[in-house]
Amino acid sequence: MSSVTMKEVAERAKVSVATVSRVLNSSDKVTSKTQEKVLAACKQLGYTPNLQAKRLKLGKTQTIMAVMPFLTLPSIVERLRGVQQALAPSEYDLIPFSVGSSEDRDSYLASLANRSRADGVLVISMPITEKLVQRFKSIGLPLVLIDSNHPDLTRVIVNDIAGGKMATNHLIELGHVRIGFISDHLENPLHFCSMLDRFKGYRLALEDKGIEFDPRYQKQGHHGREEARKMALELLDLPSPPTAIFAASDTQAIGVLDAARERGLSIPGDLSVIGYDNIRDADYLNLTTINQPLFESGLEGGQALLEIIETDEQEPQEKLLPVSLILRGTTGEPK
Amino acid sequence: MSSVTMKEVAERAKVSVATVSRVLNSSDKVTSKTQEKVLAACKQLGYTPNLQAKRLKLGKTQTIMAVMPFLTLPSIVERLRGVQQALAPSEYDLIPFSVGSSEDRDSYLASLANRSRADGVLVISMPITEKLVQRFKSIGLPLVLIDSNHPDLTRVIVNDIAGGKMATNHLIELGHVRIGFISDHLENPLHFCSMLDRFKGYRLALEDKGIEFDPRYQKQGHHGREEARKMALELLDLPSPPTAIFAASDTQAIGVLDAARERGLSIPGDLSVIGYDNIRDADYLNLTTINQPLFESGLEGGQALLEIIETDEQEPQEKLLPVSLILRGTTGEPK
DNA sequence: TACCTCCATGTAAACGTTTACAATGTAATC
DNA sequence: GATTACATTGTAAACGTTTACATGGAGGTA
Repeated sequence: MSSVTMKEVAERAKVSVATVSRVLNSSDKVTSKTQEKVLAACKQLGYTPNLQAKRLKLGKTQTIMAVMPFLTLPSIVERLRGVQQALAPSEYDLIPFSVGSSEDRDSYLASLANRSRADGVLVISMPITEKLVQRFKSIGLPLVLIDSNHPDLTRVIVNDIAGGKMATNHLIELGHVRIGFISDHLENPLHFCSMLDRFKGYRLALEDKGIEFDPRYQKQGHHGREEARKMALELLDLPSPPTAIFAASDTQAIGVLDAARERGLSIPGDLSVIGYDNIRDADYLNLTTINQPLFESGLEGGQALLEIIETDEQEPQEKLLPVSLILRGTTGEPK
Repeated sequence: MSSVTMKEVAERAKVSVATVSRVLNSSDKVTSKTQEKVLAACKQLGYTPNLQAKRLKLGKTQTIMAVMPFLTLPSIVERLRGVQQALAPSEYDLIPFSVGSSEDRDSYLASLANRSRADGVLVISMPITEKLVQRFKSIGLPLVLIDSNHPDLTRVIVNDIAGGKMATNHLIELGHVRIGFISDHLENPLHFCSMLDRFKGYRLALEDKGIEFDPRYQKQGHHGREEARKMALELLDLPSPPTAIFAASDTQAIGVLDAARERGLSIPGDLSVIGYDNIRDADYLNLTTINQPLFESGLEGGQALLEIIETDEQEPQEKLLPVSLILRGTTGEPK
């Protein structure tokens, strides 16, 4: 109930409110004697500054908004944790907002484009319309993308081409030549070009090793375990089926494993499978996969945003994070 | 950059700021003609009210803090989603804060016990010290617990006794008589009595069916898959081993499955296993388990908090959510 | 002692709202 | 047409800070 103000502290310490404010903001223009008095009074009264007043006066919200898809995906949660970590030492509050549809996203982002809501905005694993980018630019509200891409904005992304290449190279080095590729639709306006980049990496790796790309070995469809299972079955039922499959996401890799079980294939004896993302379940399933630095992406994105806010930096930066191969039990030499 | 204020809107609409404020807060004391003028001016100037000023004036933060353990646990994330859903239609911002240690928790909660940070606080799946409860009470800051218990606070909990009973009954109905029970230490000050309640439910179910409780069939130890595996081995190596094991958490149930595999037992032929929580992996592993309404717990907790804030309700309420049996493949009739 | 300098502190005006109260205008009653 | 009553609008004071500017006093120099 009790909300003790600066005025009361000032009275108690027999100084003016200005002095109290100066002490609390560690302005140096204050005697150590009065400083002590003030601090003592604060402690006695249990004073805590009113944030709303401070924010109003300073014209800052000390708040950062993070917009992301539903919190159901473990990868999103992990990135969010990184953001939290980045913001923890700062005085900024983090308000995450998960949107369901792209309309939600746009209307919410539009409502954010207003200086009194946030000092900066993070967009995680979501595309953003050109119109909104311009809107943010025009009001000068800092915007940083994590796992999303836009040339005019500071962004933290992963080198998916390198990742796709890494996965494919791993299979080639094991001795595979007939290597299948399964992914979402490559031209998905909602998920950028990460899938496409992984496919590019796959193509590049094949090319480097002089293996001709065979379009019959490539399948794309809706995201999901079940869809992936069907695509994998099509590949496995080819006259000359692949001996290894690179699934562009772990969820899809799990579908591939389902298909292999269905056809009675042993893993990795009859079929090698590699995924992408290193989700939680990949560990239980012993799935070889490509790891993205999820936590770090959040961390770097958060830090970048803080820096932009504090230094008024304008030049957009691209932070490219490395991927790594997580070697587990679903890949091996072909029979 | 441009931050248009009420004053500018007032000038544009040729009215006073008070009138603008009245229009925007849908106070009825205003002519429809002036209302139109004001709304037109707002639209033209792209006015959005300054939240900090509003909050300062109203003495409200329009913010709710949620304190929870690390966001690594999927169950916590799910509850958080429920909270978000509850708060979405309101004008309250949700700031989640995940704490690592119990010192973190206490110091953070203490820093929250200050009217200018939040209008209400949610504590999810964490114990809270008596001292802090009193602190919140004394400053009149609403506090609601989700998956935690305290007689003086409004709380959303699950009927773990019923859950334990349900799991045990399921096994009994299948024909099992020698039913093992594996759990964390039952007297854990960090996790309340949920484990203990599940045990109570187990005892009650046995009693109801006239089966004598055999203490040799009950094991408790540190939480974790590995620990559970060891406890299960001890049970399985008894002269007259149980034909079914109820593990008080899915993680522990997975350890039981490990032990069964190690002893070459078929599931559910030689051993039935039932878990608790219905974690994500339970689906993959085809584990029969008890489901907790995680999302709903967040939803109900959020709604309860909003109601307390808005109606100044003082009487603590206990909301007991039902559990349900998720029938999968690890339980069956004994041989 | 008189003067200047400099530093610590106090005074008061903002920040953008909301709202009690005052003032104005309009319609109704006599 | 004067008076009243009421509905609408305006005026101005808050809310709790920060900070530019004013003030005052101590110490140094001549």
